[in-house]
Amino acid sequence: MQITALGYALIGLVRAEPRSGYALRKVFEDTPMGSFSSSPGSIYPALKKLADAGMLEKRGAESGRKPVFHITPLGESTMRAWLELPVTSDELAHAVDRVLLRFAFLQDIQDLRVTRRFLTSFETALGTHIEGLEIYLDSPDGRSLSRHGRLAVENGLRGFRAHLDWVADALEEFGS
Amino acid sequence: MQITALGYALIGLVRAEPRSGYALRKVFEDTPMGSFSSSPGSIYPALKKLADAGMLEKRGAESGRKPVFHITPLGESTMRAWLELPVTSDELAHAVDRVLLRFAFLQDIQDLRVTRRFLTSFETALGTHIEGLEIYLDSPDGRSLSRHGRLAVENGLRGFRAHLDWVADALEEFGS
DNA sequence: CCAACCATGTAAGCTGTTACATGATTGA
DNA sequence: TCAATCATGTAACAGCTTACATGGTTGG
Repeated sequence: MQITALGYALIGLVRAEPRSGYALRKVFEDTPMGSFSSSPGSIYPALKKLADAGMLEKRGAESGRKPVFHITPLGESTMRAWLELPVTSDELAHAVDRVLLRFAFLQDIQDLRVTRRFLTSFETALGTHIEGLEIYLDSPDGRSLSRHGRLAVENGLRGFRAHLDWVADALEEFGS
Repeated sequence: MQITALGYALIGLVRAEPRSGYALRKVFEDTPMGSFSSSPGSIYPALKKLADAGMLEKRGAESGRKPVFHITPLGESTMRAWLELPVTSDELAHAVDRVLLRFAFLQDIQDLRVTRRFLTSFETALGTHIEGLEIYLDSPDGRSLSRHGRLAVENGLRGFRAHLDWVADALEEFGS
């Protein structure tokens, strides 16, 4: 089963604390995790799918109490496997927010070495990606860019360099 | 008709220079515009839709020559209207790449005042957005964040600050 | 009492992904 | 000649958006 970014966000939030569908929507509405839509049409079907796949379990529905989702052992191991994936430079180009989502959920893994490994792979991927952009800007294609085009690429470069600075600070904070 | 980011990318590229579907795919494959998929299953249907909507026109197919897409007057005015939209802070949270795409295509508008207006609205939106994140970090919710969570938000903040620095430099370059 | 919010869902429709299919041209 | 690349498409499917639908609770 292919899990989407939204799927991982839901599993991760439920893992940190069992929640109802509505509580999950509120998170996307009220916090900087708002890059995900909080619309019922996305959340409820996604939760149902995760429950059907055995990643989450809806508890409390029988006894009249308000039902909340809990994470299952399968959800736990799936999440863990995802969190341990190294950052690839491909991911940087297409889905940086997924990278940061993964980092945020690393909080639930006690072993700080996992966080350090993650940050190191992030650093490497950023280096590769930044170098690629610099090479492009220096290539015939890059040199023939219009002023706006070049500035747009440079904007991207600055963003990735900001990430790199952040990784350096984070690695320091996690003692590496 | 609702035009997607990919749609605007295609119109903008064809506007700068008439191209075949394959040539457009190559752009997404070989340049930093690669955040768009270059798969045939996305490009060709999108081109057909734009042609059906009267934004693009496929020329040269009859005479055995290799067919290329040209922009139509409707495509032109639609693009122009899109380029003149101010940047909103909502756009920053959900689709920064669209903002940069718009900036890149501003190259085709002679009037530099449009670019300056764009940059100014970008600056304002960034200020609002950054302030919102800072306020969040200082709120009870933000203060109760885990170390990873806070770092993830700070990473976002740094990215937006990098954008802000870039805007300042760009405004200087465009004499404002 | 009425507006706002809590709370959960479904249905239609659009985009994009992956995979398949086809055939021409070019360079080693 | 054979692999790579040019070149264009289609079909099945998954995911998300928008909009609709429903009903309970709470606070002013």
